[in-house]
Amino acid sequence: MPSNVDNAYDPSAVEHRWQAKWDRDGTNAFALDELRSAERPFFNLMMFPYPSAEGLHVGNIYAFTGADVYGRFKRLQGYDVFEPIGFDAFGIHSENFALKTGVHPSRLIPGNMANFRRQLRRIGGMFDWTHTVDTTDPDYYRWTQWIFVQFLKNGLAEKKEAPVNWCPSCMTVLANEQVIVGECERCGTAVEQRFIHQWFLRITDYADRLLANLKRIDWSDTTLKAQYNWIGRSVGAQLHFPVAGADDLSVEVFTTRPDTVFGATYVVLAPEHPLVDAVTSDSCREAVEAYRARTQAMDLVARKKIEKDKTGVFTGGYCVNPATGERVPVWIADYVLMGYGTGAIMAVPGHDERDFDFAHAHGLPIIRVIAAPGEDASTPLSIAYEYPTGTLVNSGRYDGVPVDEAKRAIVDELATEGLAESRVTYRLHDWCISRQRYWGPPIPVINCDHCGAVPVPEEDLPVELPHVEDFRPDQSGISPLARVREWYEVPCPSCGRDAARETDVSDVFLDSAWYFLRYPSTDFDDRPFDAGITRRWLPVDMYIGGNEHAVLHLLYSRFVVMALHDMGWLDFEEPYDRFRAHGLIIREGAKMSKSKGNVIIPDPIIERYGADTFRLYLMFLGPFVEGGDYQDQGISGPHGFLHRLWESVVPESGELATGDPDPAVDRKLHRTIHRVTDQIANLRYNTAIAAMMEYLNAVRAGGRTPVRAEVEPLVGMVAPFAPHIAEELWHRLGHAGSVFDGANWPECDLAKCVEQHARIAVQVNGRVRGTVSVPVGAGRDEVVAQARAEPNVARHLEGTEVRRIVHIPDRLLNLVVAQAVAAGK
RNA sequence: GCCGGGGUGGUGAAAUCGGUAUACACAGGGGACUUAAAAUCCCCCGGGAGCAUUCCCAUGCGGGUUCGAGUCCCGCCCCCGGCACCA
Repeated sequence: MPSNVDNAYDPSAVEHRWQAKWDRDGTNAFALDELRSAERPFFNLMMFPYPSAEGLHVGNIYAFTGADVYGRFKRLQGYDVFEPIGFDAFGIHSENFALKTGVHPSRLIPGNMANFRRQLRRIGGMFDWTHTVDTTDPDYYRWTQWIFVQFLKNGLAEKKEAPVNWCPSCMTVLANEQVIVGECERCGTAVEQRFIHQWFLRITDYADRLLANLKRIDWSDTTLKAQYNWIGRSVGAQLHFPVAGADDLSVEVFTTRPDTVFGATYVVLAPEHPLVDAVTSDSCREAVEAYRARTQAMDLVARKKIEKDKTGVFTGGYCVNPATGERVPVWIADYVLMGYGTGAIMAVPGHDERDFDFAHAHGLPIIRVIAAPGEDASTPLSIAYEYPTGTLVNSGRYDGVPVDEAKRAIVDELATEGLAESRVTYRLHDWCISRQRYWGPPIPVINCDHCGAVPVPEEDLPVELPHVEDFRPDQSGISPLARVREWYEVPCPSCGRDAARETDVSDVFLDSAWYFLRYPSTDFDDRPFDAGITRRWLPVDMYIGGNEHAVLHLLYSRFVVMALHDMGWLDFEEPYDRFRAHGLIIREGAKMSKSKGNVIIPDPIIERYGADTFRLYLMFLGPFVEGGDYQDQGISGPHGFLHRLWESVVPESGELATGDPDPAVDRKLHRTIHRVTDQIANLRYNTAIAAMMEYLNAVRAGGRTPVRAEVEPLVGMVAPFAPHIAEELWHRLGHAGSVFDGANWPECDLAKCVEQHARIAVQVNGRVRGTVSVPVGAGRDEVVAQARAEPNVARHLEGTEVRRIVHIPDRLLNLVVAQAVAAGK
């Protein structure tokens, strides 16, 4: 016999009861045989978090809730939804925090993870806690290392000396992606250049495929665009500019505009370019050296700040323009970057804004070689003409040839003389994975004087990260592991002689490039991913995460999967069929930040309103892919909705009535099911919730008491957003199991969605003058007759002649009339 | 500079195969119930005029197409992201 207390909605009690039950019953967990045999597998993935000491922030909760809503929705529709979560706990983030607080990361991380687990349970995520990953667990990073070894064996990993971004504050090398306009992404310190031997993964080998596949994956447009731009394919040619007076030397330039080569009046090398020494004349050497020193000392930030001034110095050397045969001076300038193309350009000041500015600043000749319609060879150039249209002028036998044709013809002709070839260049660089840090998986390589870089044999993996109490990096650029002699001194696996382990660790993005492959296979400790299970569950069906990883994580994981596919380990080459980037949450119109002190602390809100209300409110704020504005008072809306839902299903006085639903309410119900189903599928959660609110309002309108058939389907629809209350109400409706077991998503009966009558807006000359109610599907004449009978419509038709009738069935009638000239005047 | 996304009530936001602009919710006002409070329920709530039927104006600004434009086209302004000397 239920007491009054039992009949009041107590979110905290309900939520704890069901969370405990889910754990006890394994509601969300897959046993190995279930993973092997699931009939309608659906892999619902969300980006695993870095377990910070602060705990889950509202941004995490927003993202996870949005992903969880989708997963629960698919499950209610009868899919076997696998929804794992894990921890991305290696990396600079953890390490810097540990350095700041003085607590070793190996002691810090477990507590953080425990706290995250508690919070993730508390918000009611449908997580399979029997299949989680922790990237710092040797049982996980053993396979991260294994992947590196596969890359090495397949020629996709190589060590090379390269200019790298060095952060003097974090004392480490950064990937290009971690440098934000010349500053360290983490600490904002200006980045310097250093030359170090690094391990690179050859992602540029896959640039074309990574680009081509973008056409056939279902991802957010913004994310696709970001990847497209990041890969940055440009088609052009490599032209050879022989060095005057040195037959064997030639400056290679890359250009997308070979048609402008007749206008190339000088050549510019990046200051770091290897040919600078060779072309520099003795008289210019001092100035060149000074400029190079200045460039090197100048960090990238300073280099960008003076973007207007084009500085540079003449080397004293000359090249031969391959098209004109004339000598052109060779300069060095910092506006030419060593990291792109060949690190050298042919400067065409007439048709490139940067070259134009530089030529002006240094008195170099500017020649027009392209004429737009209405221009000719002598039309003055007040600015560079950069458009890729027009015809050639001042270009010898190519005069009058259109740009497109000239591009091909000139390259073809120069190619026959060995002075050019077509070429495609990418903005994308190979992926440097070496980190001179401590908190990461050691790169599994042993360096031997006789055998070179030897991969650690797979049976010896993992190469465990030794415990080092003082892991502070130092200025030497050598990893802290290089101070642990007893760890790195090992015999060469190949020849047995004394050798040394690689002392760099790998980039955190390698950890996260394959974690989704591991989730369903965590039951196996003898393989990274089981073939059969992987075939069943991957690729990921739906991936939801932040667009801040649009190019980093998402591109690297695509690359890793593509490479593993080519090696025969996987039978698919794209990891995520669908990806959706969620929006960001702001608060009261302002960005949240610790310094402003306006960060939302989730725990007290959950304490007060419950996780269901919090989830519902977050999803109600705005379209999930666009984010929303969290206004503190707004939460009472969704909170009241759940209360009313509870009271409608668990009436304070007596039992929930049975019997047939009211026909009008039933129509509304089926229309609501239709809308909600469609809107959740498209991640338009805010309007789905609004539709449910609207329906509940209709159910309770005028204080009416609903019957069971009117509210039971609503319990199913609200379940993705508010799973705990849904379980409780489902249970109280007399069902034995979880609402999430057994495809309980309500069915929409389309026949019931149809209304009997339509309200039609009646316009006269496009302005609404009244509405009429007609049977659905009523013909034009019938509608017109009714409309004319409407007093206000009739008034506006008075003294006029209807010239035209526009009838949109069941929606609108527009009577177009001639202006009434008779009346008045 | 380039590439995205967006400007709609007091506020968060609905409505984009062109067809009754402002759904849903917050805030605000009024009322019912109640000893009271909470909860619940009902009514009002873009601006202006009017007792009212009703009329005019309004989706960042200016034009255009159309019977009809928040939605399409042209030209601007502003805000938020991302990229940025990429040859």
